[in-house]
Amino acid sequence: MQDWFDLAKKMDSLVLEAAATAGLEDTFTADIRTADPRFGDLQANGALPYAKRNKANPRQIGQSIVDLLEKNEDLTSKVEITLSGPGFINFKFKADFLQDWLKTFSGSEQLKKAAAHLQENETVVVDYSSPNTAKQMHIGHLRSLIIGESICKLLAFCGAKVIRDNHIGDWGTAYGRLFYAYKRFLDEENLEANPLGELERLYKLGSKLATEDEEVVKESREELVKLQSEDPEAMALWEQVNGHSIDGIKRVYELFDISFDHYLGESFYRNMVEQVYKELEESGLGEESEGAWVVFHPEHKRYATQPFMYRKSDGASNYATTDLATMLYRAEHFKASSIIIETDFRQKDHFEQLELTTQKWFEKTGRTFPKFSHVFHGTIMGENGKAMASRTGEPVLLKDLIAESIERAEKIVREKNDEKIAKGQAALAEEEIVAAAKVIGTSSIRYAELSQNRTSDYVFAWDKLLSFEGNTAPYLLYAATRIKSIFRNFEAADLENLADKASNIETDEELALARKILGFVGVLQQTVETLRPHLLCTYLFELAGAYSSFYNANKVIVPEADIQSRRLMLCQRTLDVLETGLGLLGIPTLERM
RNA sequence: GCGGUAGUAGCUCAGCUGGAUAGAGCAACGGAUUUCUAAUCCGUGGGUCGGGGGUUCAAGUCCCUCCUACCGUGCCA
Repeated sequence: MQDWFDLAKKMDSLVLEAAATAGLEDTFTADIRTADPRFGDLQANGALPYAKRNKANPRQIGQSIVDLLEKNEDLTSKVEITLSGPGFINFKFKADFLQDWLKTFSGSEQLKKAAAHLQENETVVVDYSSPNTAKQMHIGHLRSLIIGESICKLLAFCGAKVIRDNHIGDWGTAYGRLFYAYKRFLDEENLEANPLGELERLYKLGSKLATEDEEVVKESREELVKLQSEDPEAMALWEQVNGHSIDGIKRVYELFDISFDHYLGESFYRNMVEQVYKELEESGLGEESEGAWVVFHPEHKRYATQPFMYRKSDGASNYATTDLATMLYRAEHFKASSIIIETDFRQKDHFEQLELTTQKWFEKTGRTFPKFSHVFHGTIMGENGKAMASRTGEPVLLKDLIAESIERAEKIVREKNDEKIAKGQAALAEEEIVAAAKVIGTSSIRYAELSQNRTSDYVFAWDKLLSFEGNTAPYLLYAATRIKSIFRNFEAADLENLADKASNIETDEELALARKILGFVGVLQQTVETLRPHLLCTYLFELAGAYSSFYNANKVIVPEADIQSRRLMLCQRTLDVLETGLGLLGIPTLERM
C-alpha cells in the first residue's frame, strides 16, 4: 500500500508497463491527470496523441492497455477501469481502496514522511524578501515575503534542504545621502523607537537636500567614496545603520513569524567582485562597450543587443556584479542544487540575463550550474487600478497593514461572540478573542496573497481581504475549528485507531470528501513543481467545501459506533490535511473562533 | 521600435501546460436551523473566453495578426 501514496505516479507506472507489454513504442506517455468527477478520479489520455503519431485508432490503443490492466487483480480490486470517448482511460477508485488509503496515510507525520521523497537530496537556496535597508517595509514588499516563505515550507515538507537567504540591498548608492543626513539631523530617540522610520526619514531628508544644494551632493558622494574604500569611520557608521535597519526589518518578520537563516546582503559580496571581473574577462564572455564591461548573448533575440552590464564605466560594480558573485557563492559554499529568487516581475530581464551569463560562465570554468528559477509576482494594485498606495501617495507600511487587519478581525470576532452569548452558547474568553483576531488578521493577509496566481497583478481591497466568506482564510479556519469542536466531545483514547472500528464509507458526501483528501498529494506535487501556492489554496478551499457539505448532511456523533468511527476518521484525516496544507501557507489553526 | 505579463459571468478570480457539456466565490433570487460552532449548506439565473484568421480528431490553452492595460528595454536595484 505504501507505494500508493502518490496515486498519479503509481497509475503512470502501471499504464506505462501495460503499454510496453502491449507492444507500444517507448514514445508512449500515460499523460495521467485528475479527471472530471463524472468520469472518475484519474484519467490517462496518452492513447490519443500516440495513436495520432502512429496513425492508429486511439480506441484500439486504449483498449489494448485496458485489457492488460484488467488482468492485474490487485489493480482491479482497487480501481474501476473504463475506456470512453475517443480513447480516454478512466480510473475510479473503489470505496474499499479509499478506506485503505485513509487508514494507511493517517496523521500529518505520515503525510510528511510519505511526501519527503518528492524533493529528497535537493539543496535549495531561496532568496526572498530582500528589501533595501534604510527603508521601511511596505505593501510592495509583501508578496515576495509571503510567497517566498510558503515556497520554503513547501520545499522543506517535500524533503529538500532549504536555506533561507535574505539578500538585502545594503551596499547601494543611497548610503552617501543617508550618511550626510545621519551625521547632521539624527533623532536618537526616534532611532531607538522606530529605527527604520528614522533611517527612512534621514534618507529622504538627505535626498531632498541633495536636489536643492550642490554642496550636499558633493559631500554625499564623498561619504559614499569613503564607505566603498572601507574607511574605518564610515564602516563603523555603516555597521551601526545596518544593524538598526535589520532590527527594524526583523520586527516586521516577527509579525508574520518568519525568520531567515542568513542575511547575506550585497555588502557581503563586495570583495568577490574582482574575481567576477577577472573570470568573465578571461573566459571571453565579458567585453568593453561604451566604457563599461558587459555581456551580450548573440543567440538571444533581445540580449544580443541589450547588454548585461556588470561593471560601470567609472569602474564601480553594480547589482549584476554582486548577483553574479552571489550565484557563485550559493553554488560553491552552500552546494545548492537549486537556486530560487523571488522578486517583482519587473526584474525578469535582469534575472534572465543573470541566468544565461552564469550558465556560460560556469560552463567555461568547469563548474556545475544549479537549477535556477526566478519566481516572479505581479503588482498589488489599488482600487483605482494603479499600484497600491495610501491616501498621501506613500505606500502602506506593512506594520500598519497588519495592525489594521487584526483590528478589523477583532471587531468581527467580538460581534460573533456577542451572538454566541445571546444564543446561550459557550463564549470565548478575552484572551481567546485577542489570539483569534491575531491569527485571523495575519492569516487573511497571507491567504489573500497566496490564493492569487502570483504572476498576475491583483486588486487589493479591504473588504475582500477581510471578507469572511468564499475562498478566504477565515473560511478554512472555521472548517478546522468545527472539526476540533466535534473532537472536544471525546476523550483522546476514543479517537485512536478509528479506522479499525469504522464501517465502510458509503454516503455521497463521505465518498466525495474521501476522494478530495486523496487528491492532496497530486496538488502538493503540482504546487512544488510550478512554485505556485495558489494551487494548494484552491485545493484547500475545495477540501473545506467538501467537508462542510459532509458536515451538513452527515451527523458525526450518532448511536451506531461503526458509523461514528468512520465519520470521526474522516474528520481526523480532513483536519490532518487542512492543518498540513495551511501550515505550508504559514497559517496556524484555531481551537475556537 | 523590440520584448514581457495580462484581457474568461455584473465584480474578484480558477482553469492542472492541447482533452470530454468553460468552473468557483461575491453580488441577485429561492430554500434548509429544537446546531456535533449557520463565519455553514442545498438550489436557480448569469459566457461571442478582447476581435479576426490559422493549425487538428480536439483550442480559453499553440501559431499569425490587430485592439486595450501595466511593465522592461546601457551606467538605480
